[in-house]
Amino acid sequence: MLGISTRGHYGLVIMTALALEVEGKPLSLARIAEESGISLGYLEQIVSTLKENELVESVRGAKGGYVLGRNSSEITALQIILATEREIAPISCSLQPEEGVCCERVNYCPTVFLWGRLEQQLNLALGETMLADLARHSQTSNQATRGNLSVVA
Amino acid sequence: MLGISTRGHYGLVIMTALALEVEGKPLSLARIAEESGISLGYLEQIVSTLKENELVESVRGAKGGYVLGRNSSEITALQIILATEREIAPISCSLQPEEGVCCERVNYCPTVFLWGRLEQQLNLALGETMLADLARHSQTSNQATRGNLSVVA
DNA sequence: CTAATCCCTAGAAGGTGGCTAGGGTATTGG
DNA sequence: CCAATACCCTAGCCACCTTCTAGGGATTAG
Repeated sequence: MLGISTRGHYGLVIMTALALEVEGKPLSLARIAEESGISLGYLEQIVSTLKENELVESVRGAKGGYVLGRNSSEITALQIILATEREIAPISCSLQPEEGVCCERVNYCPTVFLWGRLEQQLNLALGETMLADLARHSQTSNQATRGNLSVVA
Repeated sequence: MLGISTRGHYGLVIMTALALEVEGKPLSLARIAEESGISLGYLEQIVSTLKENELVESVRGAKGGYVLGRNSSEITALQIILATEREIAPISCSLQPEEGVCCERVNYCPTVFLWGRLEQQLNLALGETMLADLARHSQTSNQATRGNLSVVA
């Protein structure tokens, strides 16, 4: 299973929601929770890591909420994933998890080689995708009729 | 966390071990278990899915074992991962897991768009990597001195 | 015959992702 | 001023799933 957890996923949801909002106007988590169905408490945890990484800024108090830390065309999907996900590694060598030593007992370790290739491609795909792209795509797919949405299993 | 589990990992280990063996000579799982430190029982489970997908053939009885189902230059890393791993999907829409419907409540779903890009890159990287490449790389890294091995955290 | 090997199934065990609970503190509108 | 709104923080439960073990069988070389 090659998966990004809900943390990264919800991180993208939060950021996209903020990107679609009028610039400078704070959007509250309660609002996002309501629209997405994600629990407020969970969103709070995730947005806190986004703030640590300066991807969002918080506005406290009534009528407060969150705004983007910088322009949506200057934020990559990779940055969002890295901020919200604990670790991002396609394969970590699970044979010998000792310090700094990889596959001591085995004379064949397909992992290292493959990991290099995967990391490269993933960083490429995620690093080239800007938040602005995600926001734009969400809008267009929202305007399309529901039945025409190409759904992935 | 973007991870391939030990199933896929061990699948690669098994296949690489078979690829490094003399062609036509069966290699027993007991041997692989001994060299890798992976438990025999677990290897048996994993190799069974490899057999289902005709990536290996079994030779029963004493002096038996497994041989590659076809030439190592005709097997991709993707096929091995797909066979051993249950599912491989970078992101599945976790907001609305209902049948065929994705993100009904939210008007922004960054998932679909991103998943398309990731899938493309992953299939590229894994589908272009042949088992023969993995085997060759394992041999060369084996010949290198231990200290020079570039280790990934 | 016997040792070696593949084959199959059930289930224990542990970790972890996902989430809830419940407390704070800051700010603002009235 | 004060109450409502919202951000902020931490602890911990829980179910699932991966990982692995246990134990039995079937097949074949020597």
